[in-house]
Amino acid sequence: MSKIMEMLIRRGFLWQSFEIYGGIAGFIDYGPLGNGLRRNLENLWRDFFVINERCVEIDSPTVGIEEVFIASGHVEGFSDIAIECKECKKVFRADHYIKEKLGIDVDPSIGIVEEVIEEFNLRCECEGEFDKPFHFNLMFETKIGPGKGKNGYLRPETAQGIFISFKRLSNYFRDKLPFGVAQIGRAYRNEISPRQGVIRLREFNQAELEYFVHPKDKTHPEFERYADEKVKLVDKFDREYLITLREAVNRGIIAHELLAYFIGKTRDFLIKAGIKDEKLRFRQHKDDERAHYAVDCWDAETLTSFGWIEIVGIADRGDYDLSRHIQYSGEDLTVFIPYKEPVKVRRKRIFPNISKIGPVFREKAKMIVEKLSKLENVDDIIVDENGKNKIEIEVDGEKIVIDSEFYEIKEVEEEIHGERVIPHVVEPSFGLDRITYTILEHAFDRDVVDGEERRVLRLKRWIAPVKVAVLPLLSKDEFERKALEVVRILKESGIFTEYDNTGSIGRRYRRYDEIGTPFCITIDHQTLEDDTVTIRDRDTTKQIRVKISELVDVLKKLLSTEESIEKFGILYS
RNA sequence: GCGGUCGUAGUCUAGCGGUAGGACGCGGGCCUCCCGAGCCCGUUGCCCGGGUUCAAAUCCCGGCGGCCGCACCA
Repeated sequence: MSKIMEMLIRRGFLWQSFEIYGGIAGFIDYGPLGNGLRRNLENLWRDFFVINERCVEIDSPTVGIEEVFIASGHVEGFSDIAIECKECKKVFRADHYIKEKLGIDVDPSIGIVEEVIEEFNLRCECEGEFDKPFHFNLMFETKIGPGKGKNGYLRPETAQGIFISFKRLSNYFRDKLPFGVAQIGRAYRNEISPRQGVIRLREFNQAELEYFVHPKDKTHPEFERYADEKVKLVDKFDREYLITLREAVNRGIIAHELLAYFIGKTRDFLIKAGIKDEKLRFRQHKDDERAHYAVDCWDAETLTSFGWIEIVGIADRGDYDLSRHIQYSGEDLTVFIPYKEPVKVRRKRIFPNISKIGPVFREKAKMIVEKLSKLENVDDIIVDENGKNKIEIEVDGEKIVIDSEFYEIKEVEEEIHGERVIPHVVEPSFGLDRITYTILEHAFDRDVVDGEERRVLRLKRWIAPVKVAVLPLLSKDEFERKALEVVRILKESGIFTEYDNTGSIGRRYRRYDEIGTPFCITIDHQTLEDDTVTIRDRDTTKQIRVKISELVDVLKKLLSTEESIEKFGILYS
């Protein structure tokens, strides 16, 4: 186990779940420190991607009904039958392989695939035999309700909860694009074989933003903020660049300004969270790597002891999701976009003559009138026969020819005020667990002080789970009483504070260095004389002395910045 | 899922058929000390289940977990 993992477990950042029953891969518990850190990270994310955008946050169930994932494509995308060669261990998608080798379409079910393999004596490319076909569906299945119940799945991404509620959300924004909807929550993927502990989990935390835009306007009003930032990019042909986002857009490396904007903002966010710029890059998905819904996708990747790992995916999902939900639910999930000026259009329209249609077509009359009124491109539909116009329409699967006596064609001038569009969505999707882990790894540092190793977590101050430790220099009553007084003052002011009176002072400093606590307050002999304490800085180990009455103020300023303590008092010792 | 390898206190590690040892940590005490000081006392362990054996942490089988490689990661 790596030094950092050993520390994270021992000090209570995280550990494997279900340990006392032997544990299972792909699940972790966040301990007191890890949970605090992740909460802080989530709040920074809200600040960036909700508060400072035209965005809101919602919360939807982690269990979804089957219909949702049929529409989203996850059921299909997940229910593949796989076959594995006994010899070379290659795994194929059974239906694809059979189609390719035998040219037959098969329903992908285990029984049928097994039959086909047997009947045609289907072999692997290496001549090896196939093992029994197996099913793999990366969604966790469940039943909703008693008895047979209704099929459900644990969500593989939080995004669907947003698409499902699109109508209400669009309404909330008074149907005006662009707008974004965020969700922070758990998602689940029943990975075949999760490895790398924290990196590939079966239950994980996502922060996703679905940013809905007009399909023809993939810009962002604040693009200028990031346009001149130089960013490390790797495109889908593995070409590397260190260029500004503006240039990347102009040269067509990044498809449009909106993706570039979110790449810039994501980078800003990650660096603020403590990820090292030199260990961060953005990589474009190759054509065969993109998810079924994505048009273009860029991942933020960080360099860790596991190599480059994907921590954020920024995808242009186009109108895939909304279109699919329109198709499967029958709901209208479009947005009406008014033109600046209404457009006048002359066109031919059909006016059904209801009083004639009624008596002839009886119960079908209503449907016929409706159909006729809706017909566009009048000229295309008309069947000409001996100089007489007729229209052929279909009602309940029955073809009906309508003679010209039942309608009139008039040329009319219409005003068109706008159009209905299916918005496109650009999705920055953050893997919070991986980001949390990367922050910890990038912050982990080892010093050698007087031949002793000092382990220190150089977290940004604002993200540290324990902000301040109050330490009486000696474990004597008067020191401890004073220390507890200071603890109470700090806690009442909302600063996360711990008290520690055990062991030598040096040992205690090390303890708090290890978990990344930015400041230690020491109660010493002088405190008892003049009500001052020392503040020790984690990164420099330097100390200043301040009055207890000013302590909260100074600490709040220090904690909200990365400023040197020397600005707030004279260096001591 | 396949192959290799490993699993001993909170952590790291010794033992590899015959009473499970150490270091650090942690708790208490002495010391009263500004960067893992010292001393004393205490605390905590053979991943789980079967088998072989008089006797298993040790050998064998299976499971679970870690790591590495292959595959998978929509």
